[in-house]
Amino acid sequence: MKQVQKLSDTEMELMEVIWECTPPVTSTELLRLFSQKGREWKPQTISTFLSRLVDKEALAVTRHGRTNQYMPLISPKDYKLLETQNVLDGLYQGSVKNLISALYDGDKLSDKDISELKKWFSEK
Amino acid sequence: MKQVQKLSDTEMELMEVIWECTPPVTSTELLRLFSQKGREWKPQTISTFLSRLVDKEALAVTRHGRTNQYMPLISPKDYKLLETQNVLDGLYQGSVKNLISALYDGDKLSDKDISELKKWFSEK
DNA sequence: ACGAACCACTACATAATGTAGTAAAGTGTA
DNA sequence: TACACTTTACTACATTATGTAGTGGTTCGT
Repeated sequence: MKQVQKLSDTEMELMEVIWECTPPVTSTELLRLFSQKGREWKPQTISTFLSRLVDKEALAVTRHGRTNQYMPLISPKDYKLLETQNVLDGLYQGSVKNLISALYDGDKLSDKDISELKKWFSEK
Repeated sequence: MKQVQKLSDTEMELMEVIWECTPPVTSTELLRLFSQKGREWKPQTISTFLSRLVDKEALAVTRHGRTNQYMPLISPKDYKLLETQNVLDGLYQGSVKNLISALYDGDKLSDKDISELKKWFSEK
């Protein structure tokens, strides 16, 4: 797994869309997809973000003629794990139990959460 | 609870120290505490951070004569909860179970974690 | 009334972020 | 084969965040 650099909000927005595509994707495709979502970008704007994502090692790029094809280097799962791990380490000394009890003490665990988790854990 | 704005790393560093003090604290005290930790700041530097923390509504300030006294507006617990909630909402649709299974699937749950949590949940 | 302590305001360099212009490079076509 | 067009690479630029600190005013003890 990669140690992708932290992505900004907009970069994440882009990645989310890319993750939903069958790789590889081109900037033109993405432009169209975003256009559909009402996000009107100049072609160069998308390109800039794509380059930055390559810099941050979230994407790999290969040239095909005049077109760049982009491919995720990290899965949404893994990226989210990285983020999660950061929070866990930074705020809870890496302990999931600390996290869970903090949520519990802060009344952030609904009864539904608790019963789901009870069930989940009893199966492990 | 407050909706404190996100704190930067250094701001967090400051808050951590403030949280360990008996409120209220003054910049002079903090300056001394940081000095002990080998963090040599100019007095104005501390002051700037304190003002920003006030702006971000992490601290309240009251004037006592020529001195400002600062008091946390949010507890470490609550701040960490906020951060955690953000991650939970942003990455796991707010579901703790999603988070836990992501950690599990990503092999980020040690046996120790699991047994701790099993025990913890069986007690709820 | 004066000097020291302390704060408010301002400054400033660096980095990140969102957005895009300009020009170069590759391709299909006249 | 040379040109138009597509798409990219490089550059730009405004805005905000961040870390750090200078300057000058205010207040207090003396």
